Amino acid sequence: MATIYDVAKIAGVSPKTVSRVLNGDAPVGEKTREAVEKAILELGYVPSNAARMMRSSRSGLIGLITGAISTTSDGNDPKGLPDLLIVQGIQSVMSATGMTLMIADTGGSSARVPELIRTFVEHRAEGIIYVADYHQHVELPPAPKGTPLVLVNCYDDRGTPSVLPDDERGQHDLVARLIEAGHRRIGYLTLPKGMDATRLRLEGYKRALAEAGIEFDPELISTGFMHDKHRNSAVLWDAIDRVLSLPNPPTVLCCGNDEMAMRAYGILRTRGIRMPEDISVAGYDNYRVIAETLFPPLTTAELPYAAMGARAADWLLSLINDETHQQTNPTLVSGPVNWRSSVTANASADGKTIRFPLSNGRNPQ
Amino acid sequence: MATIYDVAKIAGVSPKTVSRVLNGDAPVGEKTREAVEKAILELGYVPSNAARMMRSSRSGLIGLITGAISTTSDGNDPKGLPDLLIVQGIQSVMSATGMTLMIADTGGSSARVPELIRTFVEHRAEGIIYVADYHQHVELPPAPKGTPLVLVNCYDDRGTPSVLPDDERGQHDLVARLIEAGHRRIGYLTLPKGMDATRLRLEGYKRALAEAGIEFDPELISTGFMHDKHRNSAVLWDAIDRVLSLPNPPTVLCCGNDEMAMRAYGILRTRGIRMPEDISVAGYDNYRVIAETLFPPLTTAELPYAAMGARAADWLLSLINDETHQQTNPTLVSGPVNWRSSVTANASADGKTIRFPLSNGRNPQ
DNA sequence: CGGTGTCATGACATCGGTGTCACGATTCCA
DNA sequence: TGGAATCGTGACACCGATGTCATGACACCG
Repeated sequence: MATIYDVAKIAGVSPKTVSRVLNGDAPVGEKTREAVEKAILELGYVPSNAARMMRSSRSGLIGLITGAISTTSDGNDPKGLPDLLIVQGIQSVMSATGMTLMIADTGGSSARVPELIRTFVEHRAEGIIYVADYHQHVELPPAPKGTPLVLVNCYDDRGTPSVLPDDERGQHDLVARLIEAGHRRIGYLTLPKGMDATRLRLEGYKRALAEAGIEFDPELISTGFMHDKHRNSAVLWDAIDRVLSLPNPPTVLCCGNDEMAMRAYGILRTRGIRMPEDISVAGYDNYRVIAETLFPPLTTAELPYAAMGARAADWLLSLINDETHQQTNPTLVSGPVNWRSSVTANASADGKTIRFPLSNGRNPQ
Repeated sequence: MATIYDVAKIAGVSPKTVSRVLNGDAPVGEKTREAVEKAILELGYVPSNAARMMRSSRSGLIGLITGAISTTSDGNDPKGLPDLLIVQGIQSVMSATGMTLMIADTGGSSARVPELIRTFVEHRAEGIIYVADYHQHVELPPAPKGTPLVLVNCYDDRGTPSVLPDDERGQHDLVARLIEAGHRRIGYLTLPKGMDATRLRLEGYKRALAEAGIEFDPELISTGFMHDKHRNSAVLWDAIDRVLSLPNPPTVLCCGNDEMAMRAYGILRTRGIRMPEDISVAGYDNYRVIAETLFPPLTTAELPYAAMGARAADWLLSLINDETHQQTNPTLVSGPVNWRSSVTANASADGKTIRFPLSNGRNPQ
């Protein structure tokens, strides 16, 4: 591969002058510049980043660690693919600043993280971003001092900069919209207990009720999702059965995520219940392949993954450039409610109670 | 950041000896080794890849160009996220060989590709992989000579190494299984005309029929997908309506992909048609979030994305190491049929024709 | 006991750029 | 018109590793 010396020789100038043409850091004569540019084209010369980096000690690299790519393979993960939107958000900010993103995947095992961090440090990455596949607490190996680190979709106990979705507000806003649309009895099929998202969203749900002066009824809450994939179907069936059997059943079912809402569609339909005429359904995530493709399209709170990624990237860049860009930690990012036709615009405003036909078979499969 | 000289000074040896400890390329005395290792730990020394690379001219980097991450944002893409499984397949092979993957995203515009290739060349990537978001023809800028290139999910006219899904065989195998299960009238709602996948799969469909001695009936074929997202719903509704209105309607509907199948579920249900009792449905892709979550779970041909990625990575590595690893070009990768309960195991073996109840409203929304 | 080979180690050059400094040639302004 | 500032350029050292070669200390063999 051609070097700057080859170019210099052909153009009849010194290597340093070629460097100046490349970087424009000092004036160069018109004719000299042309000769150099011609030589560069002729040789197909591309400067070596490694050599440049040694001298200037700026690598232009950002390391990104994620399990997002690989966690999809065995599907034991409650969210699945959409967290890749975080990567997209990061990417768009980074490429605008000319930084290059090195993406490393944990392959599903967090044990590989130290090794990946080491690789990044070997490449002298100027900053590292760690993306978790769902909102959670993490404990990363001691930060490589000197290299700023930002966590996305997760947080630790050391006060590492962290960007999180505002689950409380997201659920609150969604429920508030449902109340606005006339719903008073709002069923909530939650994600597994113990997840941060579950707790926060339930708080948001309660706050929205409280603000509207509606009393919280624990009967309307049920866990609709298990980590054990194969039991999900039965768990959700049972959860739906329970809330619909209430003497005063809900007029809308909030599901913990869009995937669960998709399952709920199937279950409700096999029971002959129409949406949204008999009951409204709402999701969470705005997982577009699902939310927009389901019939009827799904009303859902958006998990602002792309925005979270962009925020994290901005934050990291300001840390690298040592700007005292004040950020609260963690930084909460909220998203809009996407209103679609799975929720009636004006539900049982008259307060009449709908009785659901219940089928006999417990498990439709 | 500490250098090899700092380590050498502390350990009381020459830098070269430290290098030997790091690389184990020459014998080092026991006590010397210990002293060096202690110094390395003490300083938290990590060797600089850039410096190492300059001497050895082996970067250990592989460049990966994809639109997979960003094309999801505006959703104008027929496949969506699953092509990320290709990245996962590549990743798993690469990390096993100690290569580091640099992933760059086109941000949806192929105009950025030359720029990204340049970045990889600057980093002296030892090979480049280009991943397309769906099976298609591409025309990349002239290959950076000296750097091997492998295309995945796409091909060009220059005979660049290319790994493609075997769409013909996938659809053939699926249809053959349907025939085996007793189906004779097989409706096929295709992806948009003009796509390679559409043409190849139709060939596979015909071949399976021919092998079973079933006559091809063009009435059973209809385009069910538009690139224009907002018209998809109507197009599919109409396509389904057409085939179901045939005097001798199909007993199973093959959909061009799983997303279309998901739409079909909604449409069929609003018309009061049960699956799989009244009609069976099959998809393509094995997009697991959809195929496994739908009720009933969807029978679908697998698009072997992860395997394609792995094959491409293997091929690239053999090109880099200059092995004369003979490969046919393009390399076709096929995947299994995933049999789930959306298809009846033994359909209308008696040959009786089912009449479908047709609703009046054209568009359910 | 001298010659040869192996072991353990260091001195030094080198990879391909860029930072620093120096220097001649212009241009500018008092 | 002379001194200062600016322009255009090159010589040289340096970034942090590793390849090459040299060297001294032993061990081994005939």
